[in-house]
Amino acid sequence: MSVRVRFAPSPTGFLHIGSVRTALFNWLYARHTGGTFVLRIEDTDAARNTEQSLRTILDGLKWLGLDWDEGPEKGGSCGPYFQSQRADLYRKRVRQLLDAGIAYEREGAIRFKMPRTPITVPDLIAGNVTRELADRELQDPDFVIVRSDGNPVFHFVNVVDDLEMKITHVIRGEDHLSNTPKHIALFRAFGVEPPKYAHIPMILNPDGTKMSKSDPDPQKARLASLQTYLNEGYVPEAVRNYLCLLGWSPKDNREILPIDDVIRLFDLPQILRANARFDLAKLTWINAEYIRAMSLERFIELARPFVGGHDDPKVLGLVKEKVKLLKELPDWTSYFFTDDYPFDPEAVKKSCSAPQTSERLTKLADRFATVNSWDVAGIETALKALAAELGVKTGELIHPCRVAVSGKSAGPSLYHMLEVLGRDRVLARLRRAVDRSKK
RNA sequence: GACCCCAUCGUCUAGCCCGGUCCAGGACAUCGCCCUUUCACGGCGGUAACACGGGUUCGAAUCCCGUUGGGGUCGCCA
Repeated sequence: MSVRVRFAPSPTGFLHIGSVRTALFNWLYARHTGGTFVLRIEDTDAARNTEQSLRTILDGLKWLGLDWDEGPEKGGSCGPYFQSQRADLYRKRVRQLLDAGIAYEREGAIRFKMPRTPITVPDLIAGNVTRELADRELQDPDFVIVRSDGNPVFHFVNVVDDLEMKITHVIRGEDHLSNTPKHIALFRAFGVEPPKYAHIPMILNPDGTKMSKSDPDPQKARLASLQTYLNEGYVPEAVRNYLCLLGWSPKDNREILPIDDVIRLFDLPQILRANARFDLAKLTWINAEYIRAMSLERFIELARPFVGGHDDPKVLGLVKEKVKLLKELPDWTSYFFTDDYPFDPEAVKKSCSAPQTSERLTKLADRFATVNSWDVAGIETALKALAAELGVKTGELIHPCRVAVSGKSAGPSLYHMLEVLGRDRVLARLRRAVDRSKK
């Protein structure tokens, strides 16, 4: 029988990074097995659902390349894929339990008669988990499936949908493990075998606390939302690669690997059972690796939203190897697009404090004016020749020159930078720097 | 409080199922050196872990029990 898995988010607020990882593992398993990845929107909480949030979910999944086979914008034979449109189905299933005497009404709500004997969850990751009842459940293990306002609750609709949508494997966060006996009992009450379960460990904050979008600490709240990574200039293939490594490993010491390799190697039983902490530093490293390795075309495409129209391929090509986050781009490139760039005081102090700086820069400008062809080789030859004539190390010219034309002490190779800047601007900037220093 | 899950360097992990090849391997971070026009990249090297206590065994990171610590669940939230 063909594998059918699903990702079932509720459209309330931002997309949680933990949810994204759950979606990713479902997607990986579907692609690994040649199965079907279903996207179902659990929008039963009308008060909290927003259209905006739905967009965020769909865009987030697309951004990461997690395409779904059935669901919103896709359709499929088990629709509708919004719970808000499946009320009739739920009503029918409630009726079924009521008629069978497995559910009953009390205080306006409909409750499910939970079996009194413990239920074992055969979990593909955690093993067999038998949960004894918590002391508060001891008096009354039954639970509400339809509220007094007539709306069915999560546990119920979740099971009904998984059943109707013929889901074969439920891959979800470990926070659902303790509730799974309820779900299994429901499946059995409907006379069907429950799907296979795989509860994946949680992703925690760097300090080991739970990741929450509503954490009072804004730093942690930001960490929990996928949007943050998009805004900061992480690239989707890096985020996806990093997420794969949280709770799963190719076991061959590779850290960076193509998604096709992950799909091929991925399987449920080898997922780790322990929670993992989110490590921004490692994500950032992976991000830089991906940026360096990607084509210039891809880089420009991803960089565009961050550079405000300044997407000159020559400029971006110069900094591609330097950038860790796309958000840094304006910082690396702004002096290519404006003459009004800031001077880093530290850089000025460090590189331009020699008394001969002005004289040297003037001579450098004069020399550059005579260069025949303004390219890397010509620039380098001219600069080195001047340094030799002056009897100074090339660095004595290079560093002040860099600061003069860019305002910074760090940047691309100087010769390449000057070439892209163009002779006119370089000369103007060198002379302007000299004037500046005289004031 | 009850119940469930988990426990290898600061972090992610390999090894654990099928005890010996592990005085525990890789990566990020960190420190030092090299390369170098800057910053990165790259290269080389260092610091750094089997939570603790009992067993079982000739032998335990690997199996068992307990303790501690972390996480989760016990809603007419999802």
